[in-house]
Amino acid sequence: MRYWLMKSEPDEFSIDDLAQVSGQSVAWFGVRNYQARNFMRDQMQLDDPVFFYHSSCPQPGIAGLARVSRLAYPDQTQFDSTSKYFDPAATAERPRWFNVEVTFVQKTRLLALAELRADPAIAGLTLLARGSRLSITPVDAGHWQHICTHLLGLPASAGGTQ
DNA sequence: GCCAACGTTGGC
DNA sequence: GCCAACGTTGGC
Repeated sequence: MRYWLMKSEPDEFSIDDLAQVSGQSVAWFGVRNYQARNFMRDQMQLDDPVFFYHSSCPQPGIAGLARVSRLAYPDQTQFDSTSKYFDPAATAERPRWFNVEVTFVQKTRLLALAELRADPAIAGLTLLARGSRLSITPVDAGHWQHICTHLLGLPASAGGTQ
């Protein structure tokens, strides 16, 4: 089991949007960065826990928990010439972009980026690395536990194995 | 809106 | 393969 942090612009798709379709599996389409794609395609496993992070907004930070509900498959928007995610170089035989699906677990309080930066226990979190802009980053098990129990006040089992 | 940091493109 | 130019991300 691996742990992840996935960024979304709340204007596009927020934790409330995910909560509204609670129980449904939602495609994480539109990722157009190779490193982030590789995480989804090569490393994400069913039921991996995910921090849902709000970016490019007034209050950037962790807004909730999700989990991976379907393994990666070709991102359909790359084939759609009317989509802003259209990629003319992609073909059905050789798709370039992939997405997993995720499902809602729970909302949390808004754990602000500034709070994350202020906690030395998670100084190594990839999100906090200088110049980091990846929209999908791995989270160490220890960092996951620390954030859940100490910063969010959730039980130690939050998001993990039941 | 600014700008640092990083990724991608394409000429050579 | 190098690297300059350009594009994007995303916090502030």
